[in-house]
Amino acid sequence: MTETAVESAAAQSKSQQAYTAVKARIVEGIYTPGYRLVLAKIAEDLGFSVVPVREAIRRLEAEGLVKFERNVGATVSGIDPTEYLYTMQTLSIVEGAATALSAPLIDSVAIARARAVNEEMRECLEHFDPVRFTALNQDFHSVLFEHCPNPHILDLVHRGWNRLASLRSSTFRFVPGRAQESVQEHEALLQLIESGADADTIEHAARRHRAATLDAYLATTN
Amino acid sequence: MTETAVESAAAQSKSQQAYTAVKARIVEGIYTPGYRLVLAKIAEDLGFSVVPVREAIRRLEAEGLVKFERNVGATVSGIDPTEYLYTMQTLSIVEGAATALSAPLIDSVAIARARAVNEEMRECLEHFDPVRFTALNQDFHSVLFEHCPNPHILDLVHRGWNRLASLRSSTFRFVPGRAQESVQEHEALLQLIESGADADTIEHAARRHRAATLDAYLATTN
DNA sequence: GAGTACGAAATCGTATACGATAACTATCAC
DNA sequence: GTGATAGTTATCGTATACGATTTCGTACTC
Repeated sequence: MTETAVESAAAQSKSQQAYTAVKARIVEGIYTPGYRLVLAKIAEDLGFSVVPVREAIRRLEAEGLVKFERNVGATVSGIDPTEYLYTMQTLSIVEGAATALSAPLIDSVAIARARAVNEEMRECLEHFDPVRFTALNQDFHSVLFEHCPNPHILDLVHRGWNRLASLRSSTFRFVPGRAQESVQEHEALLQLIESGADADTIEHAARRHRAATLDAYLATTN
Repeated sequence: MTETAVESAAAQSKSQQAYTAVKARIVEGIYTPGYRLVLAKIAEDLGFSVVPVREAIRRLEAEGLVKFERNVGATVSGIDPTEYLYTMQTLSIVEGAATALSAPLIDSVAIARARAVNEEMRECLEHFDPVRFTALNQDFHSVLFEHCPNPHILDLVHRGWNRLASLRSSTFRFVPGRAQESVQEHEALLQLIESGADADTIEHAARRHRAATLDAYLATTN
């Protein structure tokens, strides 16, 4: 009653807390791909019992962040090139759609903010800061998607981002040449939106933007 | 040991069984939108305890089939026109992508099968059998998606279908005029695929096919 | 008569406990 | 020395139990 901080923490169920905690550890790379998630151990670490942890793990499984085998246990999803392709291809499609749907609702203030983020990204390239670059890249698109009229599609975008984060792909597959292009494509995309280009054009540009990164990856492996 | 039937049933975890059972009841319309899913009651019905049931419900929540409120409980997701719009719009996008990706891999045998299904759909129109029409409609697209090279996208399509099924929308919003068009669009789509049309053209057609149904619905409400 | 406050019932959330399954290890036979 | 097998350990899967929260009904007050 008196402790508001505790109150707000207690307002969340433990399964929710466990979900958030484990997800954060995966996305931040504390739990790396292949890491064995032992229910009892996580429960002990977090200070509560296995049931809520188990529930959290199943939710993460549904999002594709972990793999769960009956009577064996859960492991953080690994870097499977095929999975990477599937995820990037899907992201290309949903990001394209999200951008096209959002475009008419983006005002000049948002454009300016996005441009500022993109400028920061350019600076990251000079100082070679791939981690921050990746974070800013999400910020850039988040600004564009701020008023996305379809939350389902936005949710799919976020799921894709989480998967990529768990794959830890963006950082160590970071290709400076591609990053440079990416910044330029962002600016081109902003200009398309400003000029009030039609939905198809914007969708195609946004889609290509993601697909080009996939192509760059495929080029390095073949 | 001796009872293979029991054995195969036991091979599935109870949480999996609960998931399948409850999902089926929702999709089949036994549990209608707004239906209150009381954990203890479902557990008793199925003959096992609440923990696996709870897990199943959370999975269904992740798929959008049920709504789960802390300390209140779960209810089957209702027919919210806004949700319908979101789902149809998203389906339009992912079905479009799935069709375009699958098109190059569809052989003449599959085309013939799809055509046969479509012919059955036409017959359903004459006998006015909306339920079977809806089922066949899924069959038609399933044939096209049989060799879809991206399972993630296919999964999104199936999730959308499940949501629609739980919304029980397709049957009672069944508009004969639109259904007629739908059959024609199927044939047009098949011809596009046969002729080896480019991916963009096919994607656009498939997307419009779903979007037109949404438009027809919106027209009836405005 | 309407609104509020209190209490009881229903239901959820989580801990603990135990049985079931799979992985590992050590031993034995060849 | 290598392979198979039995026993042990670790971990999962689920049941049961109890505390926490919400909801509903009832009584009381204004």
